[in-house]
Amino acid sequence: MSTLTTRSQDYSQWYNDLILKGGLADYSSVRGCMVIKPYGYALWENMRDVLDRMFKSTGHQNAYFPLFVPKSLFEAEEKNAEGFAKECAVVTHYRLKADPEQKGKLIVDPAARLEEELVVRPTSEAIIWNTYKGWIQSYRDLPLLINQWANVVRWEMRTRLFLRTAEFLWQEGHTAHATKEEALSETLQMLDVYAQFAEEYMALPVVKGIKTANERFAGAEDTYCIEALMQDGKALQAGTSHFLGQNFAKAFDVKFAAKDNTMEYVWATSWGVSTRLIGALVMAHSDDQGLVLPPKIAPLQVVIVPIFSKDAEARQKIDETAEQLTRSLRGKGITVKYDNDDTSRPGWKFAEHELRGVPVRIALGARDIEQNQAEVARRDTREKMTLSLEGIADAIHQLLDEIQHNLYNRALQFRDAHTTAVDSWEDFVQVLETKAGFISAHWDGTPETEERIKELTKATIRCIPLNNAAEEGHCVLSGKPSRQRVLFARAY
RNA sequence: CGGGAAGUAGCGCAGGCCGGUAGCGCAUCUGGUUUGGGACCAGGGGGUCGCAGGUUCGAAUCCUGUCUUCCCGACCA
Repeated sequence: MSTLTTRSQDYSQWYNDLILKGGLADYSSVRGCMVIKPYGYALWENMRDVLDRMFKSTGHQNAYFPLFVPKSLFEAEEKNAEGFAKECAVVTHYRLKADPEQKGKLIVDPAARLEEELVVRPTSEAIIWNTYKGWIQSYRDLPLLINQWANVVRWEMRTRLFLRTAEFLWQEGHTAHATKEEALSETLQMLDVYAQFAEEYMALPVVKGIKTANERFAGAEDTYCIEALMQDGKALQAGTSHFLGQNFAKAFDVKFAAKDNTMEYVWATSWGVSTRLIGALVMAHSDDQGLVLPPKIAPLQVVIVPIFSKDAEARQKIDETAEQLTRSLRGKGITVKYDNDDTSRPGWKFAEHELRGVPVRIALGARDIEQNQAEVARRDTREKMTLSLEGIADAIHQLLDEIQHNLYNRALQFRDAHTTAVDSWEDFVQVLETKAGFISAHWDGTPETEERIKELTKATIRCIPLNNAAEEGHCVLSGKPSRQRVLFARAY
């Protein structure tokens, strides 16, 4: 048996242990790239399916654009290109050949150099806007509401499973609109979709906000975000939605004929969430026993563990009861596994399913059958209860709901308890060092002050919350006047 | 990309200074007893010691290079 590192021992190692031992992902032989294992991929599929429905119901369609972006297209929008230039993988050749010096080895064929290098997409605005130019002529072609599910590559110096890998999976929405207002409202609509998804499905409370200039997406006019708080008090950006203005339309010359027959540049948005959300999920809810997954996106919601005895007749009754229970739970749309593998014992299974974060465990033994009951354990609180088999499927259904809500409320309480308003620099530093979490403080609005605070404390402005109340005050560092508080934190 | 640590059986590790038959625990396989929180007894299998060079009669061990991972920094979703 392997033991998990606890959160208090080493938070980072705890996180790695959960990902690896919980069966979500593995390291690969490729630097910075991970293998997403079936259990982790099932989790991603569940997240993806919910989001995909939400995108479709807000009028978006899926499409797929190339992995490679010709360098000349990539550099068209200058700020975007500049922002990503440092982390681009670039294809320069299209052929290998046998190494004349070493039998069985291959070398890059120097004769097969590409005339124009291909950038492996770190994001797809360039190739997409180059394509949109051909798709948009008239206001009748707008709005254009497209999403793609794809992989992207960002050559990161330092990687962490799910949180930051060189290649990752995500979705990126790219929309084109006739007016600024429409594009802005799309940007905010998708931010709401993300927030709703995070809170309802991932049980992850988020703050909706707008990024400061320093944190803005390269090439955007405004970047909106949802920010979540992890158990170690660090913030994590869980999704972004960008108002791109006319920057890409101008860079790629995408104009449309308006009703009055004038030619105008279109207005754009883009928005995305990635497999990073899995990292957020792990760090928001899990404990020292392993993963804790919200029922609504857990790959497996209920596991039934039989407790056999040597009595063959009792064993048969347990099997029958478990199979019947499995059917009735499935009838309610609950995913269930009857774990009747006889090679491991109940205690081992209990620990294993806790490690994997299965929300509900039902244990069935001869004693339970006799008394027409089952032992039910919930993963979030690790409480055990005895339930009658009469109507147990309904009770489990309710319990799953309750677990979902409890996880959300627990995370919300944690966030509220770790959101601190401070009014002096001393308090700012002290709260950051002793308590961490979000710090709500006044800021003079200048990039210089933000940068200075980052240098001094490693804390950055996570966002200016959208529901912010106007409040006169003084910048926590410079003392200059400020009209509202912003949220600071150290971040992933 | 800088600093630190690590890579030996599926997993966790010892051995390395001082070169000479590759070991331990867990897992696995066989047989048996078991099963309400990670079972027990007995027997068995499993290794190009990350990879590539070098030194040597002989390298897991010494030297050089290289790859991968972790932690801490700078960069970022």
